[in-house]
Amino acid sequence: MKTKPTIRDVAAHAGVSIATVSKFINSTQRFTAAVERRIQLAIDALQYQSNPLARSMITGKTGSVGVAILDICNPHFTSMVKGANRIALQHGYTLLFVDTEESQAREEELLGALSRRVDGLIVSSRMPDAKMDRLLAFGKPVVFAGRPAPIGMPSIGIDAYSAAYMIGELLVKQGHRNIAYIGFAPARPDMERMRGLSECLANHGLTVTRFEVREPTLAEGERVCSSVLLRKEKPDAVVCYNDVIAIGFMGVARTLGIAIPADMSVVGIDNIPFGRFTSPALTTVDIQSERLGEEAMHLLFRQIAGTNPADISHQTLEPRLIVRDSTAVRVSPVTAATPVRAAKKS
Amino acid sequence: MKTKPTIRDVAAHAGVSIATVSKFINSTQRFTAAVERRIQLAIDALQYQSNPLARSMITGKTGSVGVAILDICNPHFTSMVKGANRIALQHGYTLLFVDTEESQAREEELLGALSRRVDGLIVSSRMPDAKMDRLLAFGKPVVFAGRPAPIGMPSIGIDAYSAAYMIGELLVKQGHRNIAYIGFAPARPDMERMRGLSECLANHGLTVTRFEVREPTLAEGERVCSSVLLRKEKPDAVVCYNDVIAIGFMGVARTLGIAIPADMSVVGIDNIPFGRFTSPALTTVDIQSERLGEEAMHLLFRQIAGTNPADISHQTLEPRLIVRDSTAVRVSPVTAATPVRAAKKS
DNA sequence: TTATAAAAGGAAAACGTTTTCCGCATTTTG
DNA sequence: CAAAATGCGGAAAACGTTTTCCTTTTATAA
Repeated sequence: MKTKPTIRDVAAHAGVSIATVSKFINSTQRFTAAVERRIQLAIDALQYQSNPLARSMITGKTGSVGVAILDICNPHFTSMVKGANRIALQHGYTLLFVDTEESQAREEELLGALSRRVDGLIVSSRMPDAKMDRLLAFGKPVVFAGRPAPIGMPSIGIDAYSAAYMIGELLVKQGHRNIAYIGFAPARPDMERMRGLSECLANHGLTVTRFEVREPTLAEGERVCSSVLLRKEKPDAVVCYNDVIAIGFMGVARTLGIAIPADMSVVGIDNIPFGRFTSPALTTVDIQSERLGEEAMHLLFRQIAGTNPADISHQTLEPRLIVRDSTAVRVSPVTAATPVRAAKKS
Repeated sequence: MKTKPTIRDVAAHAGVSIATVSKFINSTQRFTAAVERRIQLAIDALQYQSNPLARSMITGKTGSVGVAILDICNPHFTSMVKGANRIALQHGYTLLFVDTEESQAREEELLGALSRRVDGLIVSSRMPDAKMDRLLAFGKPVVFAGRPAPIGMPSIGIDAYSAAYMIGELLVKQGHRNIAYIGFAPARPDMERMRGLSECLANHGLTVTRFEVREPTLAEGERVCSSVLLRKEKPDAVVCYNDVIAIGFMGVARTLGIAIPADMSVVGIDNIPFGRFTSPALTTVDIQSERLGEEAMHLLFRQIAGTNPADISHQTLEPRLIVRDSTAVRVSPVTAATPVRAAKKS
């Protein structure tokens, strides 16, 4: 019980050499039935399990791959992990994740720690490319998912520009004129989303008002709602950086007596499962979170199998607009003086 | 680029021995300024990072701890991880997680792989105690969270019995008489919840009808809703194994024209953040998911610090009833013939 | 039988560190 | 100035495996 049995103990117990035991375990060589039986007996008796660290040291393989996720509480990322995990298991690998959100300062450290313990890495963090270079220097295969990749690196992306653009088209078609975007600047895809939306609106002679959130969370979505409603010129449609923010936003809007979509349309991005169950159901853009994880993992395994990263094409997933009930055709004209109605009993 | 630099390369580059480099890196010994400068220069030039595998082999410490979670898509578990991660970071440890849901068959394997790579483990899986024993044989500190622990093992629990009991009290007080429980038998705390609810109801001369879900997911919550509504004697209140199921249930109930809480009350357990944003907002029991992760991690670090597991008391967190809008006082008497109203425009 | 091929199993090097000792040079003390 | 104490830095063992040769034994053929 004190100290775990080593291969040496097994060898002694079975009366063979450690080389023999090792070869038996890895089935790299067959032995006489008697010997094999003795070894197996020793293994069972001692409850021996080989030490993966020692094995990894010599083979250079760990049998596991890693995913660094930004925020484990965001369903977009958990869906992505779900997809990645499925593919990893199919390949007989164990998937290890770390959550980097909690301490961005230690992000590099966490990724460093993880990257030396796995055979490959999927990164969707917001770490700047400059620092990423140090990571890449480890020589481990890396795939970037859902964020722009340093040139020449395999990546699987989301067409955030189009996603935002199609939201813009929907809202304009519905008659909205005063459209706001609630952004989260530190996130990699934020700029693309902002650009897609504003270019779309520009094509219709409109501009977008930008609000900022400090974190892409429910709580921040709730907080920013007040700021938005305090505006003299209340927007008649709000596009959020992601679904989580949108859901938080809708929550307090309702308690403040703003009817969605009658008074204001709200749109998210990500298509997280819970978006179907809010009231009203959230209009959003599906970005295939789960598939993102799957494809990223496929790309990673191609690299692990030896394909040159440069030969792996960048891939991008098609976004799809999901129109639900948080958006509607604008009925009444925007009036700065529209009184906020008394809060309904929530 | 070919192969990562080793401590040997650094030593050669700096003109010192590898022992010196090692001691410098770990700051276990001071050296003359000139030597230290040369080493640092060599490290920078070569972009050297020490190999944690080799280090772990000799020190026996990995600097990371692991959490095995059942389903990364369930916000209860992600909150728990969030809490655990915070404490781990405070202690300077990296938290690694694995998702075991995807393949229960490989659960043991995954846990085994993880357990040899970390200094300690938090387990909330549903693996039977018999198999757990093999895990414990590794000799690594283990804490059980949110599930019954083998005797003598440190654990931090949820008082699932009381949680269900207080739900029962609420529903009975609200005048519900025909109460159903949607359970998930494979889960460890399911039986306790069922027992808490049925004992409470028994004290009021009532019984509980049990329904079963195949997975504790949104989709299954949606599926089971139809079965429940098909019953001749429709329940006037439904208690779900967890919030996720409850949310799925409410979603299809609404599309089937069942008004919640007017026609039927629905209660979940977990108090996941999204429960506040459903329509109606979900009545539930808070089980302090995040705190669960924190306390589990504290217990784990006490063991890592050398405290005898037997000296670590089992701890259980107090559940707290959160009454929102998915439950209400029963108005009309239950009638088997109550027609299902036409589906409202959702 | 003897020569030869094949099979079975072992010795030892390697993986990249940490750590314990030890010797040498420098400084301090008597 | 000699002797002791101190500090600096290195040699080598160890961690638990895998893997590459060897050597020995056994089976096969002549």
